[in-house]
Amino acid sequence: MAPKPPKSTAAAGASPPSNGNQIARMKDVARLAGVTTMTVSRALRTPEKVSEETRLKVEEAVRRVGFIPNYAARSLVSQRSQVVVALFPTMMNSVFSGTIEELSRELALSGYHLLLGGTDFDIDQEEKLLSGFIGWRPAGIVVTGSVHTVATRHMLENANAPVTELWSLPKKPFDVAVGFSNHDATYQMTMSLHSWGYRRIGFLYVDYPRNDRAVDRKAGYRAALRDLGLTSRPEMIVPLPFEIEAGRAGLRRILEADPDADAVMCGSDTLAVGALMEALRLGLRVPQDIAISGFGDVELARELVPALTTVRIPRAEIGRRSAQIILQRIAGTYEGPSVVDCGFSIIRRESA
Amino acid sequence: MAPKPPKSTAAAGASPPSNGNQIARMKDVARLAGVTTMTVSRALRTPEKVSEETRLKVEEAVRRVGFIPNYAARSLVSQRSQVVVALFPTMMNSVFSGTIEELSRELALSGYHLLLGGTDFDIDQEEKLLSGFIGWRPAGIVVTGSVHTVATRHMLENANAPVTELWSLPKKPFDVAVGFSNHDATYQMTMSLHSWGYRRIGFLYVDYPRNDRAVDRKAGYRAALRDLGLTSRPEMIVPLPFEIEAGRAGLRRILEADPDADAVMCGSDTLAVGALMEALRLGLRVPQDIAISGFGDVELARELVPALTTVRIPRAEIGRRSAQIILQRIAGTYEGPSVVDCGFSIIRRESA
DNA sequence: CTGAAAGCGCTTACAG
DNA sequence: CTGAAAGCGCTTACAG
Repeated sequence: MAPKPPKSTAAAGASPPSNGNQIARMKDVARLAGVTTMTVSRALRTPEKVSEETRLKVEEAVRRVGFIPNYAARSLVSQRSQVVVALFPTMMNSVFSGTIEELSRELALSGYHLLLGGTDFDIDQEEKLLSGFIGWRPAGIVVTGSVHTVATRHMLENANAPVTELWSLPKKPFDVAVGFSNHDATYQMTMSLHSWGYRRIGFLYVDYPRNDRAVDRKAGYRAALRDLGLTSRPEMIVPLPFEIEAGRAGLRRILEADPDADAVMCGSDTLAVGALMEALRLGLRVPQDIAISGFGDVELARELVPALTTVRIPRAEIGRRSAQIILQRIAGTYEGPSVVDCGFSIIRRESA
Repeated sequence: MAPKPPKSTAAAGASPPSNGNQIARMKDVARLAGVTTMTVSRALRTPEKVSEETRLKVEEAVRRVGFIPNYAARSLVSQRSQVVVALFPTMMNSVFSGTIEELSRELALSGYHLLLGGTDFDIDQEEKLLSGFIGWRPAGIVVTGSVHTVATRHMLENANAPVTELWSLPKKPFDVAVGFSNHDATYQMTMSLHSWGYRRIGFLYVDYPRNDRAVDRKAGYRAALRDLGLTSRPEMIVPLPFEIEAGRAGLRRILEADPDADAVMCGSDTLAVGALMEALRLGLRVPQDIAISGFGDVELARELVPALTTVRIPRAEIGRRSAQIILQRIAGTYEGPSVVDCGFSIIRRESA
């Protein structure tokens, strides 16, 4: 690896833009085709409004110079950008990336590009990211959850763009919300565990300040215990960071709090993987000695040995619906509800 | 969930932009502060060139109207955008997301935003995505691997922006490459497995057409067997898609090809997780009955039971270095080599 | 079906 | 330290 000098930024010939600048502009295409820029613009955007002959000349010229329109100029003059901003707690985890991929795919079909940000579960970070992105004058904005800072709400109000809030079902959505009931999901999983014979159920969940999903999931667990006539001990409810490792520590915490615990419900598959692995390390049989359930149903959940019992979230559907709603709101054709419940389901596998 | 009509896109008051448009422009700030737009621009970008008094007036006005500059206008006039395009095979897998996060973080510190695309390991898809993104006139471009279509190379040449190719060490990098030797990594892992006593080693790898990493990893495996005086049977080299499930099928294929196989080296942690789980399902002890190794060292690798022996790739470092090189190339200050080797290491854990 | 004019919201020289 | 002028690369009315 000889430290040879880096190549110059300047393109090495090959392109024939008529001016000093390397990148072809619409003007260059127009000159080559012997028409004006409006005609080029029309040939590209509304080819049916241009004669066959002109269209062919323009297409040939576009090909010759490798012309791709400048989006900055386009959004400036047309007063609408092709950008949709999407903010998720993290892009790293499979649970969100399934939604992101669908969102991105669906928006791309209509020519919109996704500007992604990871908030690390921090609404101050969300505010910071949004203020950085808002300068793109996004055509739509996607955020996770329904709790935001005052400044974030101000920016969302003034952005003049449709907003979707994902992953929960707020009472008062900012604009349109697409999600599922976090409360009902943990409520039903707790009930399911009970119906399968488990009685001493601990709860591990991902906790960050001002996180509505965490609050709802914890409330669902508590409500179920109450309805079952069981008392919920605070030590059996363990807030944790969003890491596999944390799930391992969480399992130990539960076993310390109650050596006879027979089930650990996790508010995230990530924690469940950690809890499951720690159980195996401790020589416990799952589910005979301790049952474990997750939340999310990521690809890994069904592949583990034992396979993970979990809450299935329609991740792809949330992304797709969110994209469709954004597009329809831009077009002014959305007629659906302001809260879209995509539901969830309890998936029983081997671990409980 | 009553299907109530969606709220109007128009912001509900609260913002005082002087015209019909809801979003404040620099002109609105200028009027409020009693100066011209250039002074506002200067107060924002080069505050030291403006009087204390003016600066305070402008800052107050900016706050009052919630002004955020329009990036489209800014990039159009300054002839440089704040966008960096990055194309990865997939954004879903932890192996890439570690790099993406670092890249994003490092670029954000300098005010650049990342426009991300997932190519699904398909260089035609890469071409399509790039042609969609190039209209943003990116200030830098990051791609994975060193094999691209002719049209992609043309676009990269004419983009007038620094380009980094990640994840391999090409002989002739397009501009600057940041990666590691895929060949040497599988070569050394094969050698390591041999030194630990394994003799009948199969190889599972992620294969997509025209993928340089796959070719190099396979070549490394073959070279090691040759140097060890072992023959490599074609049935022991199994190309697979990039899924956990595929790793399970792969393990079975190896055991069919050689019932006495004692190790399976995987060209990806994703495949290794599948192979490991399938081995456990079949009642095999890992590593006593069959050893398994991965590639990537994702978070999950060290948490599994048994913990996964694997090749550690400096994922975050690749992202960081790549961002730094892009920034230095933009500034014209990069002096490093055109191929940056970030290395790798063999991590021995329980599975081999 | 095609073009001349105006302008989107900023920043970059250049004056003063 | 501040401003008048020009213009980035397109698209949107409006003529013809």
